[in-house]
Amino acid sequence: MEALPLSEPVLLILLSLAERPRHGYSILKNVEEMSGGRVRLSTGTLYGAIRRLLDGRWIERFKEDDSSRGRQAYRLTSQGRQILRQEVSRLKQLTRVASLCMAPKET
Amino acid sequence: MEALPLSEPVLLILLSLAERPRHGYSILKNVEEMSGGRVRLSTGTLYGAIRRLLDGRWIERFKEDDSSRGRQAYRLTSQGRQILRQEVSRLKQLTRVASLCMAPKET
DNA sequence: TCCAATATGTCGTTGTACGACATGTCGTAT
DNA sequence: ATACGACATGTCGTACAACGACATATTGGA
Repeated sequence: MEALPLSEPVLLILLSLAERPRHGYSILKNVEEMSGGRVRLSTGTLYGAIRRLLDGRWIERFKEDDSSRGRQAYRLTSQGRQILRQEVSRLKQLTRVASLCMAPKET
Repeated sequence: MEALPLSEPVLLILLSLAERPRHGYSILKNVEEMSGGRVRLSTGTLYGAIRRLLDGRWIERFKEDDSSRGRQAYRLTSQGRQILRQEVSRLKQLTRVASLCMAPKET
């Protein structure tokens, strides 16, 4: 498995799906909420990313009981969850390094 | 000031310069070291990023006492340092959210 | 019945990352 | 002397992700 620096949009999408399966629009709103309103994904970004995540088997389609509308739910695959864990741990490592670099020098 | 999700290469370059002024090749080696050998920037990535960082006044050229060779050192501007602080705090926020999302549910 | 929110998707543009290529210097071992 | 690896800086083309703009359709409420 290669070293993969996930982009912020993709990371947030995966985190959103880590909680529970969601459909596209729900991801959009949840990402906005999670980021405190800072990140508002465009649908272009969202559905492009979903396409790539499906192709890579990081997420999969998920049948909702409420499929009354054209809604399509997605959920993490176990592989996707594993990658996400990896990525989050990379991020924590990065923040540790960052804190060291920016700490006031001396003793 | 806009919301800016820094890419990993750019973030590491800035962190490298947060410690002390460096020239290009030194950044290259330091980034590799900081990331535990995981991130090895290509020179294309490095000098492309340096160009953009100079243009945006996030970094500036810095005269080294040892300018015997063609070496050109760079350092963070105060603006660059401020943005870096912002970005690191954004990253910490992100890891906090991530931990919440991936925590085992209940109570 | 109009309108906002919900919901999904495509397309073209823009910019970044990156490998490949090009060039030159310095110090050291042969 | 010279060949070689590390040091050092840069350009170019390609591939791909992000994103705004656009297109469409449904649902619930004022």
